[in-house]
Amino acid sequence: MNIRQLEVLRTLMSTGSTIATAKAMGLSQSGVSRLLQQLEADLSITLFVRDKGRLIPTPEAAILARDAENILLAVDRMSGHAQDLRSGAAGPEIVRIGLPSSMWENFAPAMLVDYVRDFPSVRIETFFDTTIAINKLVEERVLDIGFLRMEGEIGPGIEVEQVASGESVCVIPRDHRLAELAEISAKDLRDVPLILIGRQRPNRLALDQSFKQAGVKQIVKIETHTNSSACSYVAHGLGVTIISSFYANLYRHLPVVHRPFIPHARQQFGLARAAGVPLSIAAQSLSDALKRQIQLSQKDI
Amino acid sequence: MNIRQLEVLRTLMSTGSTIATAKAMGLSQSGVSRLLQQLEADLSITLFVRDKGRLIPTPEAAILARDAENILLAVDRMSGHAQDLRSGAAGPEIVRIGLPSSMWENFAPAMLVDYVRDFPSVRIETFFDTTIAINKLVEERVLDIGFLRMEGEIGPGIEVEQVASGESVCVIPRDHRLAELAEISAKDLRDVPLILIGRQRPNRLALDQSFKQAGVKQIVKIETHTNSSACSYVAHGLGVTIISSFYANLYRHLPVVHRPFIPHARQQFGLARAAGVPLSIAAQSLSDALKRQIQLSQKDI
DNA sequence: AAACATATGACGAATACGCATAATATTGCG
DNA sequence: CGCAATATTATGCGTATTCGTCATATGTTT
Repeated sequence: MNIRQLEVLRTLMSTGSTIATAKAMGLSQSGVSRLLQQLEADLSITLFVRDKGRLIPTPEAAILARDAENILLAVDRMSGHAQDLRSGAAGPEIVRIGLPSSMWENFAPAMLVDYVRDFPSVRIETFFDTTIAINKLVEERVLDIGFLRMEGEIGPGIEVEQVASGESVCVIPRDHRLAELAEISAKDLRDVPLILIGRQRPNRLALDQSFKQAGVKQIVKIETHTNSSACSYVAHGLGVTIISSFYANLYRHLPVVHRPFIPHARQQFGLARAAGVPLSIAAQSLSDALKRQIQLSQKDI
Repeated sequence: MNIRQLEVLRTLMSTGSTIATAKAMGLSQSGVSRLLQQLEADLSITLFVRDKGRLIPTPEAAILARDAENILLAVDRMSGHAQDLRSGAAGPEIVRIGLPSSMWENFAPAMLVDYVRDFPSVRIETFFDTTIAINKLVEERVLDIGFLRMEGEIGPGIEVEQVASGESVCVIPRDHRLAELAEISAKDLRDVPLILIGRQRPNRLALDQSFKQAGVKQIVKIETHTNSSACSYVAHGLGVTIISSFYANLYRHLPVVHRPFIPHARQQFGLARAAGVPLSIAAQSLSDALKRQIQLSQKDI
């Protein structure tokens, strides 16, 4: 296995043909074909099905392309460090943090404002992604620290410290009739347009079940995959959503209110890092800044 | 740079001599010596000082050995996955749309408000992801339509209709001195904290090159991966960013201004769908709603 | 029929690596 | 302290392997 082969895999997954890949990489088509074959031979895995003169990626290819991407990212990073060292700029330390998409707008900047002042020579790299992706990136050491929801199995290469918790709440437009209730259950949501996330995930399944038990049919208007977009849809009157209060608190500036959802359910959130790896001072301080900002974001007004 | 070289660096750091490294790796001493030299040449960095017939690691070696270790770990992980793989996983019409993360807050809800009213029985699933991921999801027919940046080769399974364009702009806090300039070039950004995205991607490389040609060292404070987070950081005074005006226009509500970045660069954005697949009426109407919302978002105030 | 796509034969250039050896340094012993 | 033995790195030279291109065959789609 070599780096060139991995670049081919990555590019081929995005272009879909050896000719386009060759062009993008400055190689000949036959070179690309050979590099792919070599990689398949090295891995003893069929990455692409040859169907009617076309290359169709296998499910295995999708999985391994992700690994390839991580390797290439690490290679880029090393090259970047080498370049910094060559230009005499003793390469600023880079601290990488993964956060859920819901945190980019106000949470992340607020967390970084003081931090950047206290660590002027540190470069920060932020990733906004799903809990699953963050989990993976921490394990793979692409990230120094990651904030994630504690749900399901935590990988063996990860240590997680719980830093926050929340309860399931129903987020409602401020001028909606449901806003007058102290709490909401499935019965209250009969015929109410719903905006739901996390389909097939454990918490979602539990939610679906509570509707079934209440004998209420869900009127799902929108399925989405981030708490942020769900809250925004609510604020625009597209329906109501049921998410963790942790995230709902991040959107208090929107014209929405939230009410506990019955049956009660709680969620835990944690700070993850690779197991057995001490954090640098800079990374540890960013971790502390994150915790402080979490406390601020969850304070009652 | 190749994987063997990195293994040599790693082993050499722990054994201290080429002879022991050769033995540990099953190579000859001279092979090790050469691989080390090649790596130093490839990186243009002296990794070991030759002192009295001994190899003394430089500080640079320590930094880069850590990177090398990360790469090798990632390689091991990929091999492990390959091994695992070798040893052996319908209802209401749903219209799925992929959008960049930057569009969840106001763009997506605004697009959907009228749509939902016109198509009360349609369920919408929204995905907020990168251009690469959206491209893939469309091709795999996970998504009916996707909005993406036209960059690099488009896969054979996709049809893209250009629906928007933008130019590179520098996004600046409203009260910043640079906000008084009519346009911005790399020269204007000397010693200015930068928030950059898209490292190693074509457009970023071009941007990096324009700094190099201007003889200006980039002071990158934050690397991030979404236009939205970059704009939010700018709005919080953490630095300035250079992104496409298309995205900058989505953030006009923030206390930032944007100025054309010199040299001029343009970007094209398109609406993708799987090739040869006619859209359902619902999907086609969502596609039309997207186009209308794009026009609205790019209108001059 | 033309255009597009992948795979493969043949070939040359480049790379990887070992053997042998030169030059230098360190260690152990008398 | 001097010297032989041992340890260390680098390099000349040669061989084998790898990398990549050109040309082409074959198949598919428009």
